[in-house]
Amino acid sequence: MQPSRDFITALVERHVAEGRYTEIVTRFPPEPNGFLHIGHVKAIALNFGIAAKFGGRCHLRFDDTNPETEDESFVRAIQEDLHWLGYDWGEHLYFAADYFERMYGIAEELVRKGKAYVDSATEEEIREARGSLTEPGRATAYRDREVAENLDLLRRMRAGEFEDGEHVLRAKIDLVSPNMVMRDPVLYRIRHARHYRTGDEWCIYPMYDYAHCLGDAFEGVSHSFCTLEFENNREIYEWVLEAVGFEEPRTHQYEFARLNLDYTVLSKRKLVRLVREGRVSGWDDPRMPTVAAFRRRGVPAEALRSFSGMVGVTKAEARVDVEKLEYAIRDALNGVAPRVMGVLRPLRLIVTTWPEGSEEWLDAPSFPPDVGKEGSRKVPFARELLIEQDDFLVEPPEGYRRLAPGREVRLRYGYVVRYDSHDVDPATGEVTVVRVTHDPASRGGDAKGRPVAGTIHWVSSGHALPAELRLYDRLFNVPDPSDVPEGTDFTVHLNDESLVVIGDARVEPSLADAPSGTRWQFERTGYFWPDPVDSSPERLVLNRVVTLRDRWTRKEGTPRAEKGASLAALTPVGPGPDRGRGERDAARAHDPDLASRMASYREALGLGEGEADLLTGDRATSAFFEGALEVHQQAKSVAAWVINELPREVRGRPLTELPFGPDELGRLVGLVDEGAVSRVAAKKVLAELADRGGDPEVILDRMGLRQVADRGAVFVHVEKVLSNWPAKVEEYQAGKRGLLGFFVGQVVRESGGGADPKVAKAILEERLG
RNA sequence: GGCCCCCUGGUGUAAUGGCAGCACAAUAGCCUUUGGAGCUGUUGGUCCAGGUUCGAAUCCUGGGGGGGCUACCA
Repeated sequence: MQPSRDFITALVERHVAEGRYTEIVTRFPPEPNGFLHIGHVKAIALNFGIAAKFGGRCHLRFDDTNPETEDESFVRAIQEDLHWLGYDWGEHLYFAADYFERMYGIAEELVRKGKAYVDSATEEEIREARGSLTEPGRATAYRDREVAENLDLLRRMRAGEFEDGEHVLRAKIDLVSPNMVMRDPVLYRIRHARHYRTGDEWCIYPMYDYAHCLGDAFEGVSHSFCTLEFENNREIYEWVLEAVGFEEPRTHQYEFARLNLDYTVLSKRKLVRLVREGRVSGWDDPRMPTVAAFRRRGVPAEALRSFSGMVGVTKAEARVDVEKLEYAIRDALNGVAPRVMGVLRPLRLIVTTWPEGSEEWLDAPSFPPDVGKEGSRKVPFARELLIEQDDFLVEPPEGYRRLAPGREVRLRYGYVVRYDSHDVDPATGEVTVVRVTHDPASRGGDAKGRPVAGTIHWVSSGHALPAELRLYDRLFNVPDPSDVPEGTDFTVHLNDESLVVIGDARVEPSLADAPSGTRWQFERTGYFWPDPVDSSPERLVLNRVVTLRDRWTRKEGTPRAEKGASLAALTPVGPGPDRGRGERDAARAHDPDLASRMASYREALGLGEGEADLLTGDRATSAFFEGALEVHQQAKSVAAWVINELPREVRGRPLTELPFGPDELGRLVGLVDEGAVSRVAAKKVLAELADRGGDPEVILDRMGLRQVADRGAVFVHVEKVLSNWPAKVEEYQAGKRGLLGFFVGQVVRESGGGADPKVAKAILEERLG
């Protein structure tokens, strides 16, 4: 079984196999203006993962081209997060700012080549002249300046002779491009701002579309991965590198879908707002989806990494269930977190049969048997205990397996106790104390074979440590917080109960001796660890990392969240000219020759309208079709091959630049029609033609793909296949008819590609009954 | 005259044109001194319509739906 690969791994694998690059180099390019979040982790895992998988390297490059928002503190925080996540870039730490001089030199070069100009229109004018999604842009008054003037202006821009916004450097590309990004994008802007890294050395700063691709190229990056919203920017990425003259093999950009997580926001803009407006305590507030927050909350780095592996890499915009993240966290913690007992909302439990003032230290294993780890601690048992308020109900619902009047329950690692009586506060109606008797024979929790309703956790009232517990829940009430009613914003969905602080919880005394950084599992409630900022030996403050899975309260009816929409998957390298019907109609309207061909294809050749339409959308296609038709006069089948099979192999190349011509296609189709080659085999031949060209018949013989339609010969293969797959045969005969295709495929493979699948199928049907 | 990208169970994803699989969630049971963990089973899917093909999730066409793009942000 092949391990399944995402489309990016498959792409790089292909490049490696082709020997396209001498080394695989990726990069993670954060802008130092915010903290890393779980969405970045996906990109980080991808970039570092690809580099590691193919023995290459991954750079860390700060994309610091905007002095107004960036800051050294973010540079440090990002590196700290990355290291904590477990990634290392060795000496490959780079800053876009360090390339400013080189980038500027290239800008002058572009000006000299006439590929860039200084535009002195205002920002407003430029925007207006750029047109809109439906209107073409037009030139401003400065587009056709002389090279010398442009150069002079650019130098003076750099020298600081102008105010912010007086001029910009623009690429001279295409003002009517359907891709807005290509309408003469701004390359440099004047900004008299102090840069955290270059200080006051510069007053002009490059834009992303100019700086990013150059940074990649300077560093010898082979694969530049970014998220889907940069799809339109790929064209400018290529334009700049070509204009500058970077030659293959060089970097190219590939896009994948960013991560979206249920019940949270992952846009930097929104996260900044939460911090600025004090909705959270900071970037590392444990409710935030940032790496720093997960770390503070107690989530192990491993959980974040394994989560990234679970979500996959595709081009489909998707929103991942938070349950998946929670699963990854529990999965990482289950095997390593020692079990302890802690009571969140204490209720007094008096063991009336236990002597006053007496205590007993019981042995409690730190892990259940299935975890398979040694170790235990002592827990004190006494007359007055504390249990969870939820674990005693005067009127228990059906299926309740805890303490209730008349019932017995096991105190974990302690004794089986039987209900005796309880008191109620007449004012509030709340239970204030429960009295039970214990069975001395059940010491350690051994119920001696009698059925006990359930097992509950507890602490000794006199020995327990007080602790503040911080219970975190999802920050938002809805799966997609950015989906908001008109006139409001995502903050309306903030969950008021995302943080519940329990000031007076009680935990077993062993917590005082635990090594720092320990994550515990509070049995039956969840995973906790000391808050790294606020906890101290004098005052325990514990964060709940994640709850335990809880089938009981789930059953009680918390409705599962409904899901939002989704989207989706793969990037071919070259853009395929996608012509729609409208475009083909337009082509024919402008070219009477095409129009008359469409008519004659239908009348003289007997093709259907759809076929005739597809073949006459442009001259190259119709010429190709006719060329093939000259060699093999079967319009129907030639048309089918040109329409259905040719495009896949062409992959966006102009038909005139193929390593084979209509002649070869015509002969190939002829061979198919005369039965010399099966369709499957012919497709292989076509692929070979598209790759390297050649003579169809020669390829056919070389690859041993001559059709074997002889019944006897195919029969032999059928027998072989049937005896190779006895289990499949049984399944088929038990009714799994879908397997027929599998057998046909096997027979064709067994024959080396030559067997006629029609014949094979017929024989198989007979043989299998 | 907008351009580009995407659509597989509830969710996230796999499947050289040949057995629609995996994970999370759900559900039933087993096991259990955690209503945890684990184990076993079950439910449920190729957006629609045509076409090509012995055979289509996959190729072609049309339609439907979702997303991105009109910063001197990245």
